Amino acid sequence: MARVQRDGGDDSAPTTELPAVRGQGPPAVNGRANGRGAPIPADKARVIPEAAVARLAVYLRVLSGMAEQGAVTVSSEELATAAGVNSAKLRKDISYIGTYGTRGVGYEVDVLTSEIERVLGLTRQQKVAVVGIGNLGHALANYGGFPGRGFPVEALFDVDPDLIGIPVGGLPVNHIDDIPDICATRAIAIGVIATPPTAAQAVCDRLVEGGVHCVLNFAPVVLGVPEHVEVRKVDLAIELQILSFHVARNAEQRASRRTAAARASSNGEVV
Amino acid sequence: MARVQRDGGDDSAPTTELPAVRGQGPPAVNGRANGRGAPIPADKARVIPEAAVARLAVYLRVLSGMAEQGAVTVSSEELATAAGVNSAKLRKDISYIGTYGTRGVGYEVDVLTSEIERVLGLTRQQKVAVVGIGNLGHALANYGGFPGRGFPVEALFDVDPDLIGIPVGGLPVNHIDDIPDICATRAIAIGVIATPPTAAQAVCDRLVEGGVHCVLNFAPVVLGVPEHVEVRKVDLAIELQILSFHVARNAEQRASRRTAAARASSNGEVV
DNA sequence: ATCTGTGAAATCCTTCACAGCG
DNA sequence: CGCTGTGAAGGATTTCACAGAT
Repeated sequence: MARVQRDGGDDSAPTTELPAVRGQGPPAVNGRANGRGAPIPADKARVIPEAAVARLAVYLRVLSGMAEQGAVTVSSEELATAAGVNSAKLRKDISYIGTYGTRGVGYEVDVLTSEIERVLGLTRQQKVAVVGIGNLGHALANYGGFPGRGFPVEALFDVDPDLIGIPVGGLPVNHIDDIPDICATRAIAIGVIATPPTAAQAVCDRLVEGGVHCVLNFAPVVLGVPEHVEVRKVDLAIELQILSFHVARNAEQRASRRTAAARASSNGEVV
Repeated sequence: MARVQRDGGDDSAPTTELPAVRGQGPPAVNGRANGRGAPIPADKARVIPEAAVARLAVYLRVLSGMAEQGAVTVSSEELATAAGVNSAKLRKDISYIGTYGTRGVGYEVDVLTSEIERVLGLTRQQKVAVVGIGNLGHALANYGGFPGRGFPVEALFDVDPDLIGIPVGGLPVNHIDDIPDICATRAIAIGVIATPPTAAQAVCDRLVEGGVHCVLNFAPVVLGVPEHVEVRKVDLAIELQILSFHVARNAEQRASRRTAAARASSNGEVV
């Protein structure tokens, strides 16, 4: 693992530092809001746009599929197509993490894979706890080792007394009152909330109490958390509503196009 | 329902047209790629940024919670706080759909609710089909009427012969070969893919064949679709990996801060 | 000749800050 | 006086297009 040196070693930082993201701090109520008085030293480079991080994870998956099929190198064009983005964006995304390509050739699949894994912090295991063992929680718990290894589920919680002690996917369910203790002792890194919306905030508070810094929230509520805690939301209803918007928009578009076409002439295009 | 006229009717378009989103077309391989030769007429206004659409759905939920508690009006500040955004952004988002507030007062909860519902196309029902009745599919099917009504699940599909005919959440499971027929006859608007990744593309193709224009994809693959089809992705592994990135970044930050602190002096700050 | 890496331009989104209505 | 609606400024992200490496 431990890289010795950057390939096209251009600037400083020989250490194995991990990059930061930009635009992360809270909106900053007004004016300067950075602890010290300094005008933000920040190493300038070495920040990865939040949007790029999400895509790097996609590239990683595409790469693993390619590796399985025996690919050794891949061009930005191929990888981009497979990932559903354009190649300029892909190259820029990759450039945020270093320069691992060979001009005229492309990227080595395994090099790129391990570099993305390094940046995403996938070299160490992140322990996961799932709270709320209903339909969804069951589905999540049964993933066993979570998607693509690296995210072992190490604790389950629910309120329902009938569930406590029952093993789901090989792990016994604990009561949510034990969240702080168990998360702390098992060093849980990521809490997944799959409870009804009314319970979500209380559960979240206990996770934070137990030292969890990252939360994946499936409950349809906006969680309040201290600023060092990172929350990501997966919201089915909102996804459907966004799709609904597009249905409506398209229907409208088609309708007005039809009107326009009818006005212009009776043309038998198929489109 | 049918609005008679915009409140602060400033520009044209007295019809009940629905807005479009910006930046929607595919990346366009290179150069001009819009069907006709026109330099994109586009009505200029009346486009809602994609990012705003997602937030409007959030506001909608927060509003319904407020309505339940008997609130009649709400200020941009209150609504914004409850939705976890800042008030300027909220006001701008709302301004994309019209001007429904009262200066010095705020917004009427029910007016705003129904206007957002209108824009999101929630006034008509969007029929949903769920494909892949495994753990996740079960969870989805059992939502019964999908989140917040408006999205009735009207068809279920799987390959497993043991499942065909079995009712799940009140609906019998059909074979995936019947997707095109059934989706067409039942006028399914949205297809939800909860299959293993290997099956996802084939399922998606059949949904499209059945006239489905919107797909919500839970399978960890990038789907290829004709350009009139809208796909949204919910990807557990990627969400976890993004969180993992933040864990790694924070750990790194803490480490370097510790180093810096140690270097500067043995200071007993808490932070 | 090909394909990466990247400044610079273009586009999209957010935040500021204030005019103006009630 | 309070609060919305919105130009304009400021950031962030995407795309262009080309210099430079192999």
